[in-house]
Amino acid sequence: MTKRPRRRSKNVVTMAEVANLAGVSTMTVSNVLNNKPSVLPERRRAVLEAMDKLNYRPNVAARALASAGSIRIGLLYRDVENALLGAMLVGALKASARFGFQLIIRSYDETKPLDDVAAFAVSEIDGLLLPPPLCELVSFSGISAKLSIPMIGLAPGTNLSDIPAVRIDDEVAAYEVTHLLLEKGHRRIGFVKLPGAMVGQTRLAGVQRALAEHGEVLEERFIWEARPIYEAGLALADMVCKMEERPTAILAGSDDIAAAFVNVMHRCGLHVPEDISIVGFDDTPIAVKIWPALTTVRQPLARIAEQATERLIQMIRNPEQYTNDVIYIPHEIIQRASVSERPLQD
Amino acid sequence: MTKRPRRRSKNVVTMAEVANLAGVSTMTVSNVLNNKPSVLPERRRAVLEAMDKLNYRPNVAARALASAGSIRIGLLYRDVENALLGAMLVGALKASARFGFQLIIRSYDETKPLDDVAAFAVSEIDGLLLPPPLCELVSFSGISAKLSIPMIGLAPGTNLSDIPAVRIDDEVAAYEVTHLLLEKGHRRIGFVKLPGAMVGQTRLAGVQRALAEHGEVLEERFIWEARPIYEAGLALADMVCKMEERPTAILAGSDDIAAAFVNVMHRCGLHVPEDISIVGFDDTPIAVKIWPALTTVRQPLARIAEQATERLIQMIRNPEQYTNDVIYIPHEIIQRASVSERPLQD
DNA sequence: CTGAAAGCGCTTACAG
DNA sequence: CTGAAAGCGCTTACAG
Repeated sequence: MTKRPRRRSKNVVTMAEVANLAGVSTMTVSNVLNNKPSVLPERRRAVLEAMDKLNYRPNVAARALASAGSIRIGLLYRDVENALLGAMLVGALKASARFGFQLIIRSYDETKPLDDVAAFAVSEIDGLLLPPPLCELVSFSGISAKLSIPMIGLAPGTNLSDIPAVRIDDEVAAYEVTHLLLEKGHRRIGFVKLPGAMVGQTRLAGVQRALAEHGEVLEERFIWEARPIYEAGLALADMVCKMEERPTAILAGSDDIAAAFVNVMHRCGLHVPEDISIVGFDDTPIAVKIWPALTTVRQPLARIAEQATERLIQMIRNPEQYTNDVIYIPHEIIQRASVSERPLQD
Repeated sequence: MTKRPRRRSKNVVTMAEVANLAGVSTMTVSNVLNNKPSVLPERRRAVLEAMDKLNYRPNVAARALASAGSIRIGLLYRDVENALLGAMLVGALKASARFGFQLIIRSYDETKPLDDVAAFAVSEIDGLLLPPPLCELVSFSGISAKLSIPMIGLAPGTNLSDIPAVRIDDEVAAYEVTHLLLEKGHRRIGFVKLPGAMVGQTRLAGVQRALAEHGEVLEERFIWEARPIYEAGLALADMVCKMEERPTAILAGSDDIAAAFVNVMHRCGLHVPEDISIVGFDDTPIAVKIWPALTTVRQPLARIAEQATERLIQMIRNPEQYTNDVIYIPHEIIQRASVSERPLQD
């Protein structure tokens, strides 16, 4: 009669139940969960199995309360409209839920990104996820050393000197796509660099490597620059449309730029891909909402974010063994209708 | 020597200190904090004063843990590519972080959405956020009563009979947009219903109400149906293009459908908006990535998700006073170039 | 390497 | 109306 029933909302699986099933103490479960190296491999396996079987999810509130800290991962985003934000959040959320961390998000002001990063870093969080182009901005500004929390870059266009990152290999992606174009017979290729972002340089190197293998070069006059937004693409495409001699294929820096090219080329009286082939980058939704649909490079952003979050959690837990490495995630070349089988004969 | 020092991260003010200063028990502080009516006015004042003096902030983690562990909110999504997912996650994340709840996400299989909802609901979560079209599917299937957790619909196209919801008023939005068209002189208006989704019916009512006020009617032959995706829009637009007599303005059911219309109308030799005006719905990114940019209706999804999450948390905490109400969030008519100043003179 | 015990800051259920 | 006690699910610090 001394027991007091307590409302228990649900069949929530607790650490005790996992411990029970695995035949260990809750301490050991906790150690496994926190990746403490001291646990014997066989026990660890048993615990992980039990967690899996029971579909165990750590209770963030309890963890936060008990550990008095280190449970918050921050993610800064610029804009809710961003087509890639959903995928990044999904990945980050999965990894943080798995480890019982809480994901805290905040938008930043494009006119003072670094200030916002600094303010966010000092006040409320234990680790920071940096999407592009923030990761590059932070890295180039050199403020990362002053920010005293671990951070990691998501899909930067190049390796960062002072911040670890998870990314696709842009150089290889550009190389492969260029190779595809060469195989289809294209020789005169146009390339759109992205300003500021290092991706421009990295991809450019890949394009040049592929061309060099075929004894070709990328002509200076076919290297342009545009911000990766539709409007900038429109302006550039307009200019290209008026050129006397054009490339037979164009590697746009983003799907938005590519979509703008497709649009302008039509208005210009050119057929895509018969007269000119267009390649995008990112495989965002617009890639299949225009005609012809874009051949493009897909970055698996959800996976990138998930891996980056896992890595960040490791860094938060073991600050000493924090190395500045890069994790590569495989990209995918998506072939659709915007690249012709053969180039225009000139 | 029996005391064990415990790391205490900061100079956090606890409830005990407030209770101490106010000369009451922690229980009373808690009661004041939770607005329990039973506390005597003078004590309440003393407690509030102490809280203020010490700058007391309740610890959300402790509160979540103590209040019986109801801390998980689930969100089901179909696809990482969804342009609206980012906004929904941002809103849901903000509200859940504020109350110390955890957001758990999971993707569902389009071929068996109801099974996935049921499985998710029974196993791991305390409340469920239902984005469209899931909220409508769940409501129409009638399974909500069997699912024993609170849930709420995000931006359904109509009020749901058995599930509370946060949404814009589609009828009014459709009314306002139609009104806009009427003001610009349009009389022959085409309308695209979305199949399955109730939005079709609800918006149709708004369109008809506006037309009726001008003594006009929506002609049967100008009411079509299409799924809210680009491809379906293409097929429908093709059909419309071949009609002998066309409306001067079309209310597409989504931006994707509208974008498809714009595309096909061009190929059809018609100018948008001079020959035909097109109105989208949702204000997704594609709205400004085509030419002309779409006049459309914006649903503030981040705000909708945030409000819905707050409401859901209330429902989880007070299951008894759970009413099936609807919270309306203001929408916004975004005027861009796809609607002409005046209709074609026929 | 492992686990029994204490404690994180709050709320619930109860007795007064 | 009020408060002493138990408990939420986890981690820390310690002893074995």
